[in-house]
Amino acid sequence: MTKPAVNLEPALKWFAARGWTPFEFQREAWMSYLGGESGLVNAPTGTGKTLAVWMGPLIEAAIEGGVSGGSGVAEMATPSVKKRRGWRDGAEPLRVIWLTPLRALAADVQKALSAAAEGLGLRWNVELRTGDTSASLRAKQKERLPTCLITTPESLALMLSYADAAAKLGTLRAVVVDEWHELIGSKRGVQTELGLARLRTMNPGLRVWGLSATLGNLGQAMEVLLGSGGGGSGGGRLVRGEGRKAVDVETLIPADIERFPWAGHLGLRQLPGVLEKLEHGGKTTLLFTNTRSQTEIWFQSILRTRPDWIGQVALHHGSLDRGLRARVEEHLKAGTLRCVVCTSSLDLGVDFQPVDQVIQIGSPKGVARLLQRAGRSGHQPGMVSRVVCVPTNAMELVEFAGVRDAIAAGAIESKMPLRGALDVLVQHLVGVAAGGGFVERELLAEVRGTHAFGGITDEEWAWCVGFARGGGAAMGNYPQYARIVEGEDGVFRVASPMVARVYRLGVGTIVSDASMTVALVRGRRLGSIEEGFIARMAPGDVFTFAGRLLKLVRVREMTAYVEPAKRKSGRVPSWQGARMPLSVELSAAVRVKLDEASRGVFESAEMRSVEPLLRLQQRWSGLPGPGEILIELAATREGKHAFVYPLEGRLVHEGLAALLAYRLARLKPRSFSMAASDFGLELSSPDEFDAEDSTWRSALSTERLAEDLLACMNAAELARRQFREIARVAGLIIPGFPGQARSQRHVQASSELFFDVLSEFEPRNLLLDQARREVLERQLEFARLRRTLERIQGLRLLIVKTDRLTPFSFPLWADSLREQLSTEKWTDRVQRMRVVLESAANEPVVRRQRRSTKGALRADD
DNA sequence: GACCTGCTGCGGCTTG
Repeated sequence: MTKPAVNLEPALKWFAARGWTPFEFQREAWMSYLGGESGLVNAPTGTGKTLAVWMGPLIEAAIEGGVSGGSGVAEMATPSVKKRRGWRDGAEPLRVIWLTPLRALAADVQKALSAAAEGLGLRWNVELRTGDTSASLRAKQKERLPTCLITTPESLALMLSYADAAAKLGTLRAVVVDEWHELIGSKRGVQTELGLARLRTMNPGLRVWGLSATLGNLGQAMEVLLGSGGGGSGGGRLVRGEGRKAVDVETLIPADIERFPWAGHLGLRQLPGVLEKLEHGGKTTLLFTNTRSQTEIWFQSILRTRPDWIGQVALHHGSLDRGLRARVEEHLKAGTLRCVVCTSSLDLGVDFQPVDQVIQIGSPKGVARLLQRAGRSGHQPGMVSRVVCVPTNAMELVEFAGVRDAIAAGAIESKMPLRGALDVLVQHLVGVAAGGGFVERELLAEVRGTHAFGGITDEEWAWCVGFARGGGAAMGNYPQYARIVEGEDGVFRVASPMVARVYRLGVGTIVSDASMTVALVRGRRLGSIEEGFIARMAPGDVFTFAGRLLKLVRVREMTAYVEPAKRKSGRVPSWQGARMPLSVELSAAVRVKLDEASRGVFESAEMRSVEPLLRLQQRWSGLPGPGEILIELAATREGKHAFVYPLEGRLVHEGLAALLAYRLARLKPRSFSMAASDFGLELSSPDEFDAEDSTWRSALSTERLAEDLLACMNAAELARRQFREIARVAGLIIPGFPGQARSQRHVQASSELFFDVLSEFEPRNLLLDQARREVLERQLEFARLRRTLERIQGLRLLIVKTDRLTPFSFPLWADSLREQLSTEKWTDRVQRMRVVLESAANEPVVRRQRRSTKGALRADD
């Protein structure tokens, strides 16, 4: 429909004269942009995605005459436009906002964008505005915004919360959302949607462009980004970069499968092979692990074997101090490191051109995740991304065989956008009220233009406005929750400057985990560890962190002070992270590999290597074929066990284990202990398990699924904990001021207190509903669990009684045993038990305090 | 006889 308002030929000629031919998809994006459209660009990293989108606004500006005199593109500008414009170089008003989800990317983007503008003869101001931005630059930006502003979703929300927002942002022509795939599935994505809706209202005709890695639902990702209010005239254009980036997936096959562990996730058995790769596989390697503690352990192990590599190997994970991480990134860019051992903290990133090899230790958990990591190497057009996969246990060989198939088939995970996150909406209402105010009907229409709130009912909307207005029924008496007021002109504004201030303190949707700062006695900050880990240690104890051995000296406030230890070994902290399950796509790929194995097909190197083990599984128990699901019944010293292998990822298996235990106990009262992995689940009991098909069929039924699951999962307690995030995002809990460390335990306690009060006095509070919904969706993966049970309905149950643990069941058994036995010394255990008993003894007092929240807390109880 | 799981990300007052 839309005819581009400009002729691109002069620009192309200009590029050609400089020996550069743009890719077809880049031209498509520019043309579309110049024609007034919005859209989404999907292309492999390192192929010029950034340029594809950035060139649109640049060419537009050049053609309009915003060029520095005499430059090569001056001929693109029509004389009349040139004459009309009075702007001088570098003094143009805000034209483009570039949103990035990661502060660390901002400076690199700035460099790239400035260079591109320079190359086109434009002297554009490209400035950063993130939490790191200095006070002086902020002050300058309060006066005047640059031509291009690189910022984050949170900082955008902040800018929208100042009274002059409309005036400052009213000249905007385009917003680019970089790494949209990182945002879309989270509340940060919802916040971005709301911010974009605001900008569209201020700037009709605004063009929004996203950049995204490959997702299973790219079309939907674009729709969400553009909203129903966006999309220009054509409803949005999806631009795909041509050709797939070549990815070379190699697996480090264990030398001797007979001696290769059946269980475990650390993978140190493969250290010699990995060292060999580090030495000869490339100059610079990123070594990805799945957990922070694993990073620490691998780092130590590498240096213990190769002390001559000290200074050439670094480590990088999310609990390390930002300064330390920044230094590692610099060295990486400079190409002076042989290897960085890291977690997802380096999944995204700066174009690390020197990286020529990526190693993945253990399960990649998802297809997209492995591709993302592989893409960190060969980060240039035409270069091949290489990843070496290192299995840490036998079944991971099957996983790697599966992931290769999935990549070949293009089976990439989707990221589902969130809908109806009312906590984010409440936060937004306060922000908009601070940023010049809103008329209710108008803002409702704007918010309904987003995907996240396209379906919001009048009642829900009224509830949210009422909540921001008075804190809802239960909080109505507390003035600090009357955050917005309606003026006589019908405009809602913040009730006081204090409200705006508190909003700015708490902006954003990321709620951090409980953690304690770790710092050297002399003062340097090293990072953070969970409170619980430090609480279990006494001064003088030694632990490993940030790649060093540290001795705990003392704990003050929320900081653990340490000094270098002389000992050679210490405990490694573990962090309570999210428990990422095997993805839907990868699970399916693994099931296919096992189907093949059951038919005697072992085609890849991975499958041939694991063949003896799978044959053993077949002999001792069985291999589920197509249309079958395996249930093993076994007896050990610990009791009787039932193992079920749906292969649907850990979260589903946890829910399913609880569900099966609940349903089996209903048939015959008894108690179970449970374990779950990405492959299956285990129930243990002193009593024999029933081998009847009908018993298991009814236990695996989809009937009354939600009721049974809620009954057995202690959903109320889960929701209570989930409420912490919601209370924080909705502004019920006010974080401490900067620099005032506030114990997260405190935050947790007060959010639980809110939950209890609301449940009692305002059970219809919609945020409580949201907490329950989030538990179902996120912690239980309810939809996936239901689909799993539906799938099982159509399968034949292969129920096998085994004499011993099998290759499938051993890892589950070992897992559950680890929970019962501790590797720590007996005295430590007694000490810990005493602490546990003491706190258990104190429990009733705590509970009584919580209950008596109507009055003040009784301190003397 | 085999077993050391649990990621990432943002932001902030005070005003001469």
